[in-house]
Amino acid sequence: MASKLDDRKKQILKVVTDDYIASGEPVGSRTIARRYDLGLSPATIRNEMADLEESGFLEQPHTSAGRVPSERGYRYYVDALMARKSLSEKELEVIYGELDQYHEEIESLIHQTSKILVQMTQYPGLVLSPQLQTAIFKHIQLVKLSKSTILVVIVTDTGFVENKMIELQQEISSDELDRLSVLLNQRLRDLSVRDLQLNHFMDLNSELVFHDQLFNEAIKVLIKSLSDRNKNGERVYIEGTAKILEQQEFLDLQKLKPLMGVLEEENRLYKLLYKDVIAKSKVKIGHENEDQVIQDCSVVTASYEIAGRAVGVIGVLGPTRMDYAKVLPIVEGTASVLSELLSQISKRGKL
Amino acid sequence: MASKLDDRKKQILKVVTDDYIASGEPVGSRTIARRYDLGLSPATIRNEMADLEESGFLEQPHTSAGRVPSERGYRYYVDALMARKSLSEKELEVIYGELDQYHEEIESLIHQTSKILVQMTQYPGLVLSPQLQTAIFKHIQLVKLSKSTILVVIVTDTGFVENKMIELQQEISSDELDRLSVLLNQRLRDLSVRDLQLNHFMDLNSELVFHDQLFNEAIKVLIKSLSDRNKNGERVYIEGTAKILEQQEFLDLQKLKPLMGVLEEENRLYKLLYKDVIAKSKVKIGHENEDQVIQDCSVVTASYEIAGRAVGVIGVLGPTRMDYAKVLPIVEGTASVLSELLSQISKRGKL
DNA sequence: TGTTAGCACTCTATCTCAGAGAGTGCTAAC
DNA sequence: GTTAGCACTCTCTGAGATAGAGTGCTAACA
Repeated sequence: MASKLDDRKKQILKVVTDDYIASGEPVGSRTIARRYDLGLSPATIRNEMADLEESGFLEQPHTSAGRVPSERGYRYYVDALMARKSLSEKELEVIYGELDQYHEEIESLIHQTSKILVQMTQYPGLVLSPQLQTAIFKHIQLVKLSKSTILVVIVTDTGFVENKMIELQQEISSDELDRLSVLLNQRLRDLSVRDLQLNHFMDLNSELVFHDQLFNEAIKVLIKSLSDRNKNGERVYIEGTAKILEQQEFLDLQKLKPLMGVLEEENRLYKLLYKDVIAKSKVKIGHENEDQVIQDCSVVTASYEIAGRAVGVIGVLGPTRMDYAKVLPIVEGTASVLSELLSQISKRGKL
Repeated sequence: MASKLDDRKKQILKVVTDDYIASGEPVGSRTIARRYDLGLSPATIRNEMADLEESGFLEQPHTSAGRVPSERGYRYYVDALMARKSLSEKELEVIYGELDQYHEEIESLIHQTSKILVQMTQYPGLVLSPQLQTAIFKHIQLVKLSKSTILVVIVTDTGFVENKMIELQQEISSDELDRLSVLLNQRLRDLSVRDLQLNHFMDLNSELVFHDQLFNEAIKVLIKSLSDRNKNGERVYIEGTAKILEQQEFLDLQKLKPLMGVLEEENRLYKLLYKDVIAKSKVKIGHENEDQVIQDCSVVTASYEIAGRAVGVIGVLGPTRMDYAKVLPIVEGTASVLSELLSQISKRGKL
């Protein structure tokens, strides 16, 4: 299996892939000779295609059908062959305009982002919300709701507001609560949630001048509630699942069902995406995906940032026969616009 | 079209409907005679069925097929024929147990509710979140985040916590903010959001002892932000959309596509449900639904309450050939469990 | 008068089979 | 190294033909 391809083979592989992505039909030597002006006869192309199949870049659905790119073929196409371009300023403006309407609230902003991905790519769109783990405490406020119920409001630098009601055994006075708020604010500010280990709190606790049993309890409950939070803070938003019905590869209900199942399981979608927070942008083709069920799909992702720190991922999911050349710039462009908007929000709230 | 049916006709309509719901196949006279011990020959049953078709309770897919209930038939079945039972104490316990794990947070509670509906009915499950409109202010807290950004936290008696960041032109001091908080708390407590009209705020405003220009602005921004909120406060949670793929009536992609589309549009789902907040429990069959696309579906809903006040709706959506006898008690039972849990949460936070 | 058996008829679903179409691999010529 | 020609393979489609299910109608029966 030689991985070195001469120029003509590259050209043919590119043309086959382009054509297959556009048409969905296996492409034959004759079609290529007619449709693309390569100056080659069908017979020559046939020979080259046989070679490409030999080296694993193309496949034949059955003996007398045309050729189709293999996963390896797609990989090579994405890495080396396809036209790579970025969105134009104007296109970015449009996305910006669409999203800017929702800058009031981070959750709708993210929601809207997935909708835009769907609209522009015609594939289901995914957004992994900013990870609480990497977020940095900015403000914590304790509000007394009733004798023993207090509301904890945490604001992070990523603009997220988290609420949690917690219950104490004893009553705590508003004054005490305020003092606790102040103390926690001083101590936690600029810590990331990741840093927030039990021992940080322990430190805090031991430093308390007026530590009494009540405070101990309050802090213990708080720790517990926050570490609960960590587990489930990140959400995956998905929109446009209905779009996969448009894909001819999923006309078959037997294939469709498990896929639809996955798209409903936030957990699995999370696993699909969370590793890509660190990757700038990534295309995962077929078996490169860990989840068995989507091994005839591809996932195109790009991470987005807040103030220069990668915090989340957006992406789309489609069949391996995905229009990578169209989708990749859209995903990347949308991620960059989202980054900009989130950074603005973050800055807005800076002290 | 006589609506009066004699007992034998009722019995046959019931048996036909039961059988069709269970099998999905049009049921013929012979099948009934064999499968159910009515003491009637196929020929007699044929005659009765012809009558039932005449009066619009049954339909024939084509001449030489068995009979199928018409929408009118289903309606009669649901109203008068089907076995009506409630969930047993034990079944309610199970639901309670499942949901109680999530009582910490109202949103996950509601989310989980829709999952339970899916699991128990095998149809997509819907939950319309408690309506902010009918909620009652319990606490409002203004937190200063930066010079001009303040975070507004509103807690309602339904246990919901709403956050909104607002931006002022001028800086406001923490002290002033606290005074405003106190004032708003006094004035708004026990008002429903619905009551919150502009004039309430205007009253508030004119009563201010220390009204200065800054307060005016703060209040104006607050009004705006709250009325924005009202529009989008209610959310519809849907789970288990993949379940409709299991329904043989949607094997046809042409039928499936528009339906999947609807299930993704929160707006349309909202319209589907919001009227049922006042109805205790309801079955809407086929064309009884307003949305054209789901006119070959049925929706079974039940409203849930917080402290005796109906605030939201849960339900499932399935083909008109839905197992009403099984689904209705599940939906009603789940709604009652949810009501109980929400009321507990609400009580917990009472001052 | 209501019920039932018998029978011809209708409609659908499924299976088979042949032919068309597309594309390949191989061979031989350029 | 490239190309034309050709036999071969495989799929897809449509046309019958057939089996099966169920009906409606008629006539007989209690």
